[in-house]
Amino acid sequence: MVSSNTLKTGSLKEKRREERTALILQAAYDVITEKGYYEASMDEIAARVGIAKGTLYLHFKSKEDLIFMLIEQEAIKFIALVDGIINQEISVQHKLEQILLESYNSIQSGRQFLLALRSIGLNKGLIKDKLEAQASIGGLVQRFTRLFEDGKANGEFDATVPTAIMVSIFLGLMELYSNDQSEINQLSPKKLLESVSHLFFRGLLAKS
Amino acid sequence: MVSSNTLKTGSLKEKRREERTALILQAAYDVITEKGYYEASMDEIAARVGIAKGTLYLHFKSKEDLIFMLIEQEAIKFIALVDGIINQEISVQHKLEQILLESYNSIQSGRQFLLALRSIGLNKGLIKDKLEAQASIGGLVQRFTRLFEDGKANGEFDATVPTAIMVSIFLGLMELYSNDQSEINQLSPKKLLESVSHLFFRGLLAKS
Amino acid sequence: MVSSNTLKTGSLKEKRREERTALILQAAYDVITEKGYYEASMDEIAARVGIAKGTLYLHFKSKEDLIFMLIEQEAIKFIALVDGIINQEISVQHKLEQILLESYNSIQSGRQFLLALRSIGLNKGLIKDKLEAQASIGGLVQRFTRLFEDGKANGEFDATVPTAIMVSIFLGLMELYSNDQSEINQLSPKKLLESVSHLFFRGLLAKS
Amino acid sequence: MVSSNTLKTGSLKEKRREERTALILQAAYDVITEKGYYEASMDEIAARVGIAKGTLYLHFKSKEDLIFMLIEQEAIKFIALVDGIINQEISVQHKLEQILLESYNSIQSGRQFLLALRSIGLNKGLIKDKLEAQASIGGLVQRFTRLFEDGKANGEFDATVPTAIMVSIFLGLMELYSNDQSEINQLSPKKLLESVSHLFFRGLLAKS
DNA sequence: CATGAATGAGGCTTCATTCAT
DNA sequence: GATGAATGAAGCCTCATTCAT
Repeated sequence: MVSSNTLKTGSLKEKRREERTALILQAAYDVITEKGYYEASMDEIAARVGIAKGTLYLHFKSKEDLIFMLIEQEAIKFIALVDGIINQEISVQHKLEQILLESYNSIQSGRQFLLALRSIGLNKGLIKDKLEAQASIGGLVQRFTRLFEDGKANGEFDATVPTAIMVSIFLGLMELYSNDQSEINQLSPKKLLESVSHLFFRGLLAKS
Repeated sequence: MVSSNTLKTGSLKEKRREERTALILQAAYDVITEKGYYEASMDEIAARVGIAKGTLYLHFKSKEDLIFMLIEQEAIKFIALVDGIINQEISVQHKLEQILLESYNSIQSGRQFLLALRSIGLNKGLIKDKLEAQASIGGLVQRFTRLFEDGKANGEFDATVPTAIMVSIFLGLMELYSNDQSEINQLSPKKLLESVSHLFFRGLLAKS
Repeated sequence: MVSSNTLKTGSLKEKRREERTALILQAAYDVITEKGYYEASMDEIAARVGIAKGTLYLHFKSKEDLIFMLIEQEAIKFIALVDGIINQEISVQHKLEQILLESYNSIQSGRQFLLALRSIGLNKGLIKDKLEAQASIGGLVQRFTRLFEDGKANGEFDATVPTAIMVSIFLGLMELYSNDQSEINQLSPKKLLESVSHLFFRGLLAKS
Repeated sequence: MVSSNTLKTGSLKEKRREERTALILQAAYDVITEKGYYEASMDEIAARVGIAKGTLYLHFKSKEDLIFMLIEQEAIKFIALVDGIINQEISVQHKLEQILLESYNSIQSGRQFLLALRSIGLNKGLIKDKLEAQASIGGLVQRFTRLFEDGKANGEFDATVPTAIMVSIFLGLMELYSNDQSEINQLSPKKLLESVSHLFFRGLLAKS
């Protein structure tokens, strides 16, 4: 009984802690998305969670740490999603389209963080030296690289275009929504995908 | 006498003032490009120009003002270049290719600022509320919009794709170089253009 | 029943409590000796004992309280040792020498706290207002004072020198080891005592 | 005229700056002497000078830097004084006595900082790693070492006592006043010196 | 009693901006 | 105009202490 109780208490505490961590990450996500990294203050993040400033530091050892955890978490989520798509038995083109669609969906629902990284204003130092060293980000680029190479190998894609360029452009396409300009934000993810996919795979030129 | 003197002095001063302003903008450009907006300090900008910090405020009323002037200036330069290209008697596709090439050239020579905006870390507030209200940026988007519409009208481009999407993707393509990832930074602008153009106009799919 | 139970439990608890208190004091001693008062954190002390931080406050009502208890304890231990020496039937000089030797021995074995007080970084406010009010410290000074006066009275010591000065210098001699400077830390306690004693009792001057 | 004016202005500014720096050092000296290093806040130091917190950082790049500059300054002053004494044509004993006297004088006038170092509560890390690396402190110990060796060489001092011990004890004697205990603070420097000197050079023992 | 998560005052430091010279 | 010393708001972070469990 006691041990069961103890066990339960342990789990409870752990659970509460994780919930708290999640709340902080969510609040950080919100503030950073709204204001960018530099103008997001630890004070405001704490206030938005409804906890004291010091409590943040029970979960993350610095502001930098917080954002990297946040990125990590989002990256992991997204990678899981990507892996689900990659493992389907469909054409590479179809896989890429699904990835774009998921991307647009999550951006629209306010849950796309990873690929909007540039828009949160991380400075070059941070983004280059540490961020890209993170396994998760590298893992994503790696997956895309492999996808495009598969596509080339199986004859789907034009093998004359360097894979790195394909990847770069693809990453850009994933972020389209987050460029808060223009009317495209009013399109549904599906509609957007349709056009983007068309452009990406068949090109801009009219068919003669 | 006095008035003539004043006038002459005025012109001289005005000239010197403008030179000074240009020097500041150049220094600001350099520092911000290196470190991003938030980590660029007025101190360092002043030091790099070789003037006192206070002097900056005789030319720009705030750090924000400085960066908007900078963006404005770069935008105007770039628009002039774009206009030169637009007015040529060539196909729209060719115009767009030239714009991309110029873009890659200027990025590589360290003189592409405007479109690397996201990479300097301006926060959303700044970028949305003020930046896009700037005539110059709007002017650029406007020109691109017109170009794509011309292309559609004259049958070059696929008319089923919304122009806004074309513009967004095109803006993304212009920034490719500044995403300091990957190997693409080692390609020459011309090589890069070749592939990008191929993708953009003809699509990724292999020709059957 | 209840009361008897309570009583028995009380004794046991009391014993455990005292053991716990001693463990805390030991840990505090270690940490403070290593890092000084201000850089010793309650966290680390608790961690070193293996208890929760909050538990410290069941034994001491504040960090200040903890250090004063610690000083008190060490002072009492040292006084006991001093009393043992004082009560021997030997010359005052010999008593003082033994005290110095014990002092050096305990410093070297890492168990000299009291007289290295200055080296742990207690600020003046703390040290003056509260510390010296402590009975134990006063007791020590008192004992030394009496020793020197005894020495004067029985003709061993030069009666023209004020006792307070003798005491002050003697306290300084006791701390020699803790001044982490110089080579003297490599001398054995006995060797050190030899020279110190020579200087203190016979002076620096060469005998003519 | 203009150049002379410019020059004067330059000197004036430099002068004002140095005055300001001196004021800060004085205030820091006071606060640190009163409260110790750890409880002296930059805020209070600034307030006592009557300047803004940020201004401190125009003169010292950190709190640590401030205290080391302070120590350095005091050490240099004291060394100059010591050198003046050393270069006189008197016995080593007399030189040491003068040094002690100056020490007591300056302690009493509230301007003895250097040798009361331990009493300001610098933690071990700071004091050992950086402080003793300072040329000035080392210079002082060096000078004392040489003095005692001179004394041994010329037959004044007992050559059987290790010089390092002599130096250590001598440093202790210099600090006597700052141990705010006891009645000895009420003695005049001269009176104090008399007894200390007697003890140090002739020893505690009564002459038979 | 024991715990340790939570608190929040307070410390250090930076930097855009101002203003007397 | 030019200067750069001075300002002070604001940010990040630590840590002694409390308190609900």
